[in-house]
Amino acid sequence: MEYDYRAIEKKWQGAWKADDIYKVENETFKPKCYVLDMFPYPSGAGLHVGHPLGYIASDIYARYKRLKGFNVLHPMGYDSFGLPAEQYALETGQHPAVTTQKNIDTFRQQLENIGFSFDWSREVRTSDPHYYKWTQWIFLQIFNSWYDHQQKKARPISELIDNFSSQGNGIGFGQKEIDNKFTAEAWNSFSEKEKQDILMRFRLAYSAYGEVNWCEALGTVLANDEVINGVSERGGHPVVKKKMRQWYMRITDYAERLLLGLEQVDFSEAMKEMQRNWIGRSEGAEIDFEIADHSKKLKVYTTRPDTIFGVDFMVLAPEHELVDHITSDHQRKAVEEYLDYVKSRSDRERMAEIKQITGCFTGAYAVNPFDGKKIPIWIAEYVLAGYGTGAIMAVPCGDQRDLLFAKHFDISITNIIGDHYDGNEANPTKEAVLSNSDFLTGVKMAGAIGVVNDKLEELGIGKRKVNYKMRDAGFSRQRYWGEPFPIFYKNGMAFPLDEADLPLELPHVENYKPGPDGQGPLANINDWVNLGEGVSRETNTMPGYAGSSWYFLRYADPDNSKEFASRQATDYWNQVDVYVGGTEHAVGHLLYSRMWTKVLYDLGYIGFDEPFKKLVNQGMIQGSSRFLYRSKKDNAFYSLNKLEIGETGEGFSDHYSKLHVDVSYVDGVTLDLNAFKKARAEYADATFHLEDGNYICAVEVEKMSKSKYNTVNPNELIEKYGADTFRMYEMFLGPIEQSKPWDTKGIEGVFRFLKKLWRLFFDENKGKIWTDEKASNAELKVLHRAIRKIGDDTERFSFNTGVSAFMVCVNELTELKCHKEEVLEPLLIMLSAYAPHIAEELYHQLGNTTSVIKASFPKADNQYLVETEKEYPVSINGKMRTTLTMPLNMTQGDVESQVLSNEIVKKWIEDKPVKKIIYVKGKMVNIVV
RNA sequence: GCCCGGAUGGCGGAAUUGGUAGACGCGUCAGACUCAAAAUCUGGUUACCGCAAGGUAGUGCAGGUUCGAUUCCUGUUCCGGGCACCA
Repeated sequence: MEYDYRAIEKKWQGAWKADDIYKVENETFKPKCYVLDMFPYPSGAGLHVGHPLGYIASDIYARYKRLKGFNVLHPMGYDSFGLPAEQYALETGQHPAVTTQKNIDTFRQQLENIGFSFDWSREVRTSDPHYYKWTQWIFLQIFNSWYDHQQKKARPISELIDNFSSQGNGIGFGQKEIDNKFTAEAWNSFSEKEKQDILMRFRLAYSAYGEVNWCEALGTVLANDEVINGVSERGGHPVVKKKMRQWYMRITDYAERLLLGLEQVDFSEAMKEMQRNWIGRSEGAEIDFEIADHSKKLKVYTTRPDTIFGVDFMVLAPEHELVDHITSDHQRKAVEEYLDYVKSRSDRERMAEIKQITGCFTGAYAVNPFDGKKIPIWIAEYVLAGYGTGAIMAVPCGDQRDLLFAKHFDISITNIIGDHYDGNEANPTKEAVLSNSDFLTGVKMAGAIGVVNDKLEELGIGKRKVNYKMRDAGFSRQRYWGEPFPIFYKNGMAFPLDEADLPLELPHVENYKPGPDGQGPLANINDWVNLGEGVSRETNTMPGYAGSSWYFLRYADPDNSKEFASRQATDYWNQVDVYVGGTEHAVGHLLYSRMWTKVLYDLGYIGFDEPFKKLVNQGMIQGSSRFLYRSKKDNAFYSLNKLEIGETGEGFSDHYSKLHVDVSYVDGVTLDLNAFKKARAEYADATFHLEDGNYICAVEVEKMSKSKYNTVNPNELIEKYGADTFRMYEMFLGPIEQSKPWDTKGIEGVFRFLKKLWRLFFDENKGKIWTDEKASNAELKVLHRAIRKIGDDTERFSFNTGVSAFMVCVNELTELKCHKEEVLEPLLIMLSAYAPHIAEELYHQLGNTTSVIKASFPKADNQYLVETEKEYPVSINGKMRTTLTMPLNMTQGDVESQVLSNEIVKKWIEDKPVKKIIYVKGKMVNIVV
């Protein structure tokens, strides 16, 4: 009987499905474990070998935990709203729901081939009205909340209204400061519109008129993390700043908690660092400077108040509100010209020409509060309106940008750090002792920061301030294929839809073209938008991250029609114990979902405020591309070492073109000429310049993609080797978190391992060869070592060494000719986490009638692991010399007598005095002479 | 520029706490079986010297701590990832 993986896998996949074996109940008597994959966007492209890597890892872990007695939630779903389906709809007129469904079907079929243990009865789709009803509902909860900075939590907006109407917006309540103060009487006399406008400044989901990242090609705005180097993340289209009314998530209010929460979760240090950088916390001070001959003050933000006597000029962002007010008549023309110039420049140009120094003097002067020095006020685009106060105090000797600016515009430079400044390069040190600094002269900078801060606060002209780089997240998209906002407008005010009217379903549209004035397609449907009597709907839709910010909660209770999930269900399943996915969501999805979780926690809907306890980032599987060189003169291909001009040589690209060749035509680096010639007629009669009879291709590691002809399809590998081999090989490639190029070569080794395992059970001639005889100690020792190693490795996500441990175990059993059921059955149970099909088949062959999936992970028994005697390596001065058999539980004295009686050691030591004998953790004896 | 990772045979990688570096797999070499091939099995495979036993060197590079360092410390080079006018 041969290892017929095709029949086995088909048989068991069918049986498992028929038995609903992966269906999981919200039980409470077993300990729970929640193992989650980042759900995919169902694109039409199909899977390549890189996609299932994380799914296989999480599946192994989920199966392992099940064997360990946990009630494991391991669901899968689809992030099915999004741009590609809509763009496809624009081109073909096909409804996005149709293409999405088709893609999901393909996706599901490919996943099932691999034998995952998902509980499909809990599948969620963000584009399903039963799901997005609750996305809309949560949006309304966020809309109806504000952030209390005293209690550091979200609270219902109604409590803020109560406070306003009883006490105004005085201090003492945790609302943040806004510039217009009002009393309770004033509040009560405000018009509805005035009240709503004020409340909008507190809501955690709010609409505001602001600069957004507008992408003309995509016809929509993008969140900050969706813009990379001034172009869109998706498609690489140019992005410009545009003023529009938009919805936002007030994620900045959660900046502090998002930062602190990182301490409690088990994410990689790199991931935490990325989030910290994105949040960008900095400690500093806001300082008010008087402006000569003006009543208004200039507020700047600095992290280095200690350098206040080194301030040689001020810089405002061109958009700063004071610019118009303070510009002198003499400078007005120059300033206006400069502002026109700034407006004409796109973000992209600004970034490309980052070194270019531009700016303009306003003609106004600020006054140093300590020594009364007059400081010229400039405007320049290197100061950003959106950060701090949009104005800085420039200290050329300590900040390189300020220095370059000062030199470019010939502003005199004050040196306050003595030798630390060399006149060429600014030095941002905190170690220097201050000079030219009035009362700070002679004080070390690091200490001076506190001194200045105290003085500023004492004089009431400044205060300590923490700033964050992170901005509020844009939440509107001018698209069709997303969640409609449950919002309508009346008299210019936004109102929430009644909960009973949810879900607000996407209406059908004739086409998917954008609406007028940069609005989304929904704006074209008059009937839907206009509700009569001046009431109209919001025509934007929510961004992709809306549905993905809470889906992990829905899996706990996916069919609930009364709540997004019952409190009982979310209390039971609680946090995701292990979340597996790529690093690309570091600052997007992971921050948004952390924020939503915190809001829901604050409002009392769930009992935890970090969604993911542990995060595992699987590395990217890169493609290994192969290239051919074709002469540009004639139809001739040159093998890598037959090129007449080397790749780096002059005129190379005039002589040759370098073409991607489909990796399926290449074995290693050798081109399969026959297959290649057959592929296209133009190749059939080409000439080939070979080396040693072969065509050798060039190799490069690139991203895996169809256009580079370097994709490898899992279905083909499964067809050739089976799903179990495929699963184990993907894990065997290397550490799960590491990126690595795909190489199919080694898969044979894993395939051989499974065939070898099979032969422990079946012999070609004799058939069944296992027996129920008692296993020898040697055999049990092999088994129990494997149990411990595989258990440990699986627990800590070290699946590559886990696979190796199986190989070692089977090799050793083969050597021992061990066919004992007593040993083989526990091995199969462990293997079922990695290679479920073959494990299930052999488990049944052994006579079991229940599924191996429901078995228990074996326990390692110490009596087979602990030896009473052990071979110790003995070294002299750290150099390995010999081994010595000694009892395991020996004391230091035993070591000495044993060691000294050893003939080989005696010879080595000769007459030298023994200074020390070191006995190390049962592993080694070292003699120091 | 700043912040994180990483560097180990021909290749992917292992070494869980400072304790026999190179597990496991690929590739390769030799052998067995076979008319032959495939499949399978056995053995070798870090380099150098040696028939062998064995010896010497060896985890990017230069130092240090230690009886002992892939592991800890200092400096340095290269590679990968992230951020990038954030005051």
